[in-house]
Amino acid sequence: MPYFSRFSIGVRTISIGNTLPSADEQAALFSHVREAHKYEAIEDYVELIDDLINATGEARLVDIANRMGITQPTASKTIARLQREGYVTSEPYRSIFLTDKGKKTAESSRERHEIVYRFLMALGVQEENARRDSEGMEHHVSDETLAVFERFTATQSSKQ
Amino acid sequence: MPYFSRFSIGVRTISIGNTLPSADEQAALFSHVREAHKYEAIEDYVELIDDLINATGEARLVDIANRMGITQPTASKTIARLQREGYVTSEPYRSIFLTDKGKKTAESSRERHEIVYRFLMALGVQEENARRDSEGMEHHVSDETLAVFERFTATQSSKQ
DNA sequence: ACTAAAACTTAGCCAAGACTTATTTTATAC
DNA sequence: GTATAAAATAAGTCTTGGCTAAGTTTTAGT
Repeated sequence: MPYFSRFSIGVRTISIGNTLPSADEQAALFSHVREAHKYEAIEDYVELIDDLINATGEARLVDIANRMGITQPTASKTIARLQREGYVTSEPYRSIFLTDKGKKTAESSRERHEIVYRFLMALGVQEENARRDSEGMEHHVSDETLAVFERFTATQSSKQ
Repeated sequence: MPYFSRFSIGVRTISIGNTLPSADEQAALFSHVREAHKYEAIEDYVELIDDLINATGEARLVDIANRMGITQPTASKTIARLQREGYVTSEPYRSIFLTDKGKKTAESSRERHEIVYRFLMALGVQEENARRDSEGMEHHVSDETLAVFERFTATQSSKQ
């Protein structure tokens, strides 16, 4: 029994020629998304830490864990990684501080986040969904798209 | 030395009252995104498998791996999981087929993907970025936002 | 000042998703 | 029809990011 070869004269073979991107192009797309994934946790954490510091004066592990919806040990491990990678400093049993690198990341991350959020709102998406979607989308929007979003939002609000 | 208490009279405390969502609300947001993440791989795989079947007549592991930009063993493990979870069927050394569940997932996934892609194009984003961004965004767009995207695209194309 | 509660850490478990190296099976080409 | 190449699997490693249970340190309250 043949391996259902690509060159069989079965019915499906008719569809050869359906446009698929080249394997390399497509692989580059997926690699790009995977790359973005690596920074999602970092960005979410530093953004939250920055918010906590601004709103309450400090970033405590328990608050980070509660606001992320995870347990303290899980948060603790990620904070350790963030420290290893130079985004935060923290000493045992003390609260967490952002390094300059961490602050920069937090700021650009919040900026992206807000641009996406305001764009969705300007488009007419309900607040609840705008908040949910922007949280997921912010990590996957190129600079170009972000600029387009920003321009659109500006146009819309000037129309009011 | 105090633990830099929330109730200290330090400078930062002035900012108490900066609006943060409630911990529970924020946790729900992050949980939602984490939930979406769990389905990303599944959706990407079944969409690709469906594309391969339509374009070449079959979905071979080697092509899946090449197009995803990963090694065959990695693809193999994920296919095993997809099979465990009822999205595909496959026998050792044979190519991969979608179950009904897999086909449904592939179709709705491709539809979302295309809506997002066309929306970005309609907004004026360059094709390269539209392809990249839609690949990452498709998994984080609510039904409401998707509907808004679709309406916008329709409006734009009728303006041409 | 001491005790109880809260916060944090440590240790250990698990699954997903990436990798390499080696082996087995299938397909191809002569 | 057999040798070689290609495809798939197997085995083992690593990191991330989730968990629980148990222990330690700090904070808070009386």
